[in-house]
Amino acid sequence: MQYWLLKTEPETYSFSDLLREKKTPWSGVRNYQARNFLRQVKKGDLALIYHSGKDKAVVGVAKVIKGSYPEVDREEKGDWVQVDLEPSKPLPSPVKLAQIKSERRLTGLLLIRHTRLSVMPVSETEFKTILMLGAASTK
DNA sequence: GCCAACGTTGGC
DNA sequence: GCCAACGTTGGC
Repeated sequence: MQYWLLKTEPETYSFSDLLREKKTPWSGVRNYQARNFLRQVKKGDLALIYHSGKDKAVVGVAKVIKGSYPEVDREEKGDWVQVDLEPSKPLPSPVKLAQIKSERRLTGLLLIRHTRLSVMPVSETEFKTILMLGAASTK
């Protein structure tokens, strides 16, 4: 079982949209490196959902309910893939990018090192660290 | 196959 | 709104 981080612009599709819909096909990835990672995503994997843009924070966890399969709506050329997700749980307190950057255990995250990548693997340690950071409201 | 020009993403 | 970092495209 693998851990992932999936980026999305909340204006386009947000974690709350996923909570509302209970299930969504995660498609539209148009970057080869991201696609290669997306191909490796399997049923049962867990994914951190990161909001880019205004939020810049990991806001929740989603569970993969269907591993990668060819994009359904493939008008465009290329062997793009998608996966199906369901919400697992929102983080009680979103983990901000600034927080991630300042956490020593997370300096290896591709989110930081490869800012434009939209699908990336996350180690179990990194995954747990982010969950821990997002578990408690520190206010 | 190289590289300049252009487009896109995403942080600031 | 700007710009850095990439990725893509197209001329040669």
